[in-house]
Amino acid sequence: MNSAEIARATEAWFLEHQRDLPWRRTVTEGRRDPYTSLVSEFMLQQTQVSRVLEKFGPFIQRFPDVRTLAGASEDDVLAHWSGLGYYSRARRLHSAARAIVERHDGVVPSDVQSLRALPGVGRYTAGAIASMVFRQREAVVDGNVQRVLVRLHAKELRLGVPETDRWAWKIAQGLVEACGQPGVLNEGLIELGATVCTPKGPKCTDCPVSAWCAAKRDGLQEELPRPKPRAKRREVWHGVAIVVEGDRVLLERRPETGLWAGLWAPPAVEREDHPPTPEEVSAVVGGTTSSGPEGFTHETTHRIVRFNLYRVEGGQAGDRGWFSLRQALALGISKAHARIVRLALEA
DNA sequence: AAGTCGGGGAG
DNA sequence: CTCCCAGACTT
Repeated sequence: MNSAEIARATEAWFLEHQRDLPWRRTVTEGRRDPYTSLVSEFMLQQTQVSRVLEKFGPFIQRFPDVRTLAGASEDDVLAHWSGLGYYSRARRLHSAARAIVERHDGVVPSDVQSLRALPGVGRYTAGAIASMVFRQREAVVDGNVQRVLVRLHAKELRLGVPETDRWAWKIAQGLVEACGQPGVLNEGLIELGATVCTPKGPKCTDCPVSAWCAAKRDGLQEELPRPKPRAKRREVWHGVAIVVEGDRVLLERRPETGLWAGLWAPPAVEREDHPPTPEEVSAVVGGTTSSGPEGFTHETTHRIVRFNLYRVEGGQAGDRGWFSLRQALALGISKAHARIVRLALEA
C-alpha cells in the first residue's frame, strides 16, 4: 500500500473540506495558539465536536490564557465544564495549566515528552499538540483514526483492545513518515473519520482514499471495525435530600473520587441494588422526610442511576451551603443534579 | 487487560 | 433501544 499517496490525498482533501471550527481559527504568526489548542483537545477527548462547540467559547473567554486558568479556582473551572461530562478532564486541565506555569514559565511545551508529562495528556493529546500546533512529525491515533485505518487495511480487529491500538499506532507512524505536513495529515485522518468514514453509513463516494481501501474493495466497510464489547452497566440508587430555605437549596461537595467527583450536589444516600429508605435519607441531614418531586433515571456509560427525591424539613447545613439556582449553576454541577435543583426550587 | 469516568446525538 | 464519540488513568 502506498503510504505517501494515501497521506498526500488525505492532506489535500482536508485542506479543501475541513470544517470551520473555532479552535482552527486561532492562528497567529502562522501557528495555532497552543493554549486554546490544548483546551480544545482536552474537551474533545471522548466527546463529539458538536458538544464541545457549546462550551469552548465561554471557557476560553473566561480563561483566555494559561496563567488565567492556572490562577482560577477549581470550582470556577468545573463550573465552566458543567454539562460536558468526564469532569476529571477539567481537573487535569487545571493541573496541567499550573504545571505549565511552574515547569515551563507559562509556555506550552512543544515536545511530546514534556507534553506527555502533563496531567491528562496521553499519547494522543501529546501527538496532536506536537503535530497540529508545533508541526512536528508525530503521529496521532484516536477512535476516528483507528476506524479509518482498520477499514483501509480491512484488518479483522475490534476497537478498544490493546492489539488494535498497537497496530494503529504503527500504521499511523508509517503514514506520518511519508506525509507532507504531519499536522494536516493527522487532522485529515481524524476529520475523515468524523465526517466521511463514519461508524455507520460511511460515505465512500466522498472519500479521498477509497481507491486504496481494502474494506471498500471487499464490501466490508459496514462490517469493520468489529464493535467493541459492550460495557455492562450497574444500577445504583440515590436517595436525595432536598432541603430548601427560601429560594435556596442545600448543596455539598461530592467525594474526590467516583462519579461526578468534586462536583456539587444535594446530600444523598447511595445504595447498590436497592433504594435507600426515606429514614436513611432524612438521617443524612437530620430532619423529617416528606415526599418530594417525582424521581427519574439518569444513565451514564457504566451506570444506571435512579434518583428518589425527598423533601426534608429542618435539615442542618453542617459542612454544606445554601445556593440559589443561579448560584448553583455557577458551581460545578452535573446535568442530573442541575435538574434536581430546578425541581427543588420550582413550585 | 479490564474498569472507570458523562452526556448527548445518530440510527 | 444500542452504539459511539479528537482518551487518560487506575488497578
